[in-house]
Amino acid sequence: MKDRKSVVNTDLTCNPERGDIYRAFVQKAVEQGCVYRCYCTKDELDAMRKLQVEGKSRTAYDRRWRDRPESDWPEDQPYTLRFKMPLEGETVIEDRVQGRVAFTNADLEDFIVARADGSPTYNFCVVADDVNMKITQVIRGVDHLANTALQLNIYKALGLTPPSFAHVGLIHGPDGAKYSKRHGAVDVLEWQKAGYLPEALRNYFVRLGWSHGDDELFATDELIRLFDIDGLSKSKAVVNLEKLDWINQQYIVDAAPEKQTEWTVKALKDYENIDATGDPRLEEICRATPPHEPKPFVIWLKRLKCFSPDRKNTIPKPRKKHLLKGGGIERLKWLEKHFAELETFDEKSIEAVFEQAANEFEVKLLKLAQPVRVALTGTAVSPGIYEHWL
RNA sequence: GGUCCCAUCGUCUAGGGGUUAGGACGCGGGCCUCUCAAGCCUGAAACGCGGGUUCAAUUCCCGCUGGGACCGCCA
Repeated sequence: MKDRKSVVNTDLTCNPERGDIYRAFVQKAVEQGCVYRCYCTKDELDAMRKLQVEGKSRTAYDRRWRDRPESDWPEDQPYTLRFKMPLEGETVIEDRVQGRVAFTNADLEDFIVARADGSPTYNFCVVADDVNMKITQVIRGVDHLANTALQLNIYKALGLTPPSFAHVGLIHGPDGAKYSKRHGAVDVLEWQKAGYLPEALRNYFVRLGWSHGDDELFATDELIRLFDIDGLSKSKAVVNLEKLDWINQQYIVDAAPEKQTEWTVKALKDYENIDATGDPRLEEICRATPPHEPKPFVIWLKRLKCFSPDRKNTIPKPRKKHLLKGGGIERLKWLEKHFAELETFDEKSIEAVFEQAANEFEVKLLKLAQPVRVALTGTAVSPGIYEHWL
């Protein structure tokens, strides 16, 4: 039913309340003679399929009831209605994305239109609904391409005009298989809980399989204006959450400060179950952050980390970069020696020592501050180093 | 196994008979008189293979390989 949602945004397919519409459709199909009764039981069909699999042949209904005369119909036995697929020729889909896709009719199955209990099946309902709702354009995943061939035949048999179709490549997980729950495909609300902005999510996913030149960032209204089936790609796309993170960041940085604070408080609550309103740590971090800079919640969380007792578990990467490479250790030792000689240990005097060191080693402040930061906090991110030390 | 589809950096992609094959994420290096999910500069990184067609193929055609989707009285 996924494709229906994207088209009409409602769950109407095979809805019991629409029974009349479907009944009329089935009735019409019977009258047109494009369906036939099949008295096969499930067991019988299973046995047939099993044989086909063992014989490595095509698994499909062998049309055994297709040409049986009415006199063969058993009495009081349940039956299904199957579609009488043309045996000759081909069914061609002129797809707006996939191009011309042709199926040999003989390969198409006489699929079940109505179950033994009389209820109509998916492919039949889809057509009934689309006709009823006067759908003109269907956009859905390529996993429905084969269904389209079946549906096209229903339209044809009932003398109806089919909509135009656009089948989009699927999104895949890192393992190459289509993105699903086992990859972590979740409800959009889960993404939101994880701190992703709706507009960022939209921006990210629309770019999977769709492009507009070299453009990467699209505001939602821009997207609505620019989106075009011609920009859609036939091939699959693999999710890459790092890019989502980057896009999300762009939107966060761009947002109003009040918004950022609001998200931060909310995220701290969702994430850490902390009511950040009036939290002293929050205030401290605020103070340590230049006012013009964004304070999205993840930064806050990162910064909170530098106050954490287990901060000695130095992250390998910054440790290597700032301590082991480029003489960081040497500078640290120098600083240690001079700090030991300090009479008053306050922000001003610390700063003075740093400046002295910068002259001594003829390096930028950055080359001093980062090694100290890493040594002190175990991370490459923390509040101002002078005050942090105190 | 049958049917159908796909194939440009690790990933998302632009491009399309003649290009230094472009952008983005990520990664490396550097800048910013301290870091930041900010910014700037810079580096490494791709047309799967084999045949055609052509003066010229990454681009067109065929084959191969690889990947995927679909094969329910599910939707």
